[in-house]
Amino acid sequence: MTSRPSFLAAALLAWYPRHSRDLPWRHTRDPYAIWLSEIILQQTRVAQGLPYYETFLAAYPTVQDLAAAPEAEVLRYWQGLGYYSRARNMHLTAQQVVHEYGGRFPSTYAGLLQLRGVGPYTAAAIASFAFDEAVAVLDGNVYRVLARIFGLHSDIAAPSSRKEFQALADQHIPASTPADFNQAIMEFGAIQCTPLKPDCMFCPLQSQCWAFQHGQVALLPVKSKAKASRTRYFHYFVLRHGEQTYLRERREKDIWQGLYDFAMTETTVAELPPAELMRHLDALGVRLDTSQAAEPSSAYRHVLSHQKLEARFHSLVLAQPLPETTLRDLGLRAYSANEIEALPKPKLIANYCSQNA
DNA sequence: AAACCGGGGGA
DNA sequence: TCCCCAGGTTT
Repeated sequence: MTSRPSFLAAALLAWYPRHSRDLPWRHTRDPYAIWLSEIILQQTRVAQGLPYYETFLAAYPTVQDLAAAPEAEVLRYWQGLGYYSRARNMHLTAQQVVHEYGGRFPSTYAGLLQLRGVGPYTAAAIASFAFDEAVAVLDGNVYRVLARIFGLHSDIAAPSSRKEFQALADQHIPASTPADFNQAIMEFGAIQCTPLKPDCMFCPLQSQCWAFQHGQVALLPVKSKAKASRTRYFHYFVLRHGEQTYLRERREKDIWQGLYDFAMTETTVAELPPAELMRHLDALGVRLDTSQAAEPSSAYRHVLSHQKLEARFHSLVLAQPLPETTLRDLGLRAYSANEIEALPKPKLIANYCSQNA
């Protein structure tokens, strides 16, 4: 923060009112609504997060409503957004705010940073938008804008470069209008200074942009590539008896914690050898001599940022219910179709269910 | 510092 | 395909 006028702040604050999108969370100063929007928008495009924001605010108008909700219900509303720890942490934080903070969110950057799921970006966003604290947000947009304007070549994927960018942003945020500056620089990155094909021809900062002046716009920001993702092969057992289907909650330390799927086994190669299949069915207590087994489904491919999944579904109609020991050992429970619809499920499972209803 | 954690959309 | 998205937590 500086008392001298920043050319960057002046340009962005002039640009912002003429180009900004009309987004619902920009019409409120309610820290709860702002917090909700920021959690949803982490690593998520505005267009994808927008309907979820409306849904959550309608279902849970206050932090008390959210705190009182069952976790599975919160996860069900979150279904399809990904990074489900955001929803679990959000739920925990709502309960903490209600029970330990008297229902009021902390009003400072440092205070907000104590909340689960609230890191430097989100704390800065809430502190500035709801409480006018002059702390600069640093998100993917801001990294890109700063790297180009100032010609910073530090690897933005490296945690160590955060301090450099944060210092620069803090240096330019005006004490008088921190909220507008933060909104403006992110919006500028999202609309004008985009990752590909930025609109440099009509950019108000063209003459002061290091990258443009040096013909390096396409080279900045510098970002090291993530390592290649691995492929996992899931073999699901969709066990049915009468109108009931067996599912379980994923509790292990893996993807999709807190979501529901079917009994399954995993291999590192595409095929599940018939002997292995028989062994697993036997372990499940499935009597193949009396039950009907269909050929496994074709592969459902599902791509995560760090894993490629290939899933096949073995549909089995059981002549008798699964033994209690199997239910206990695997955490399985029988659900009706309506109950399954209400369970939070990974997109992959939701897709399968909608195609095989 | 590096790994882990989803899903969608644009080129 | 590859990249990026209003990042945070864990190891």
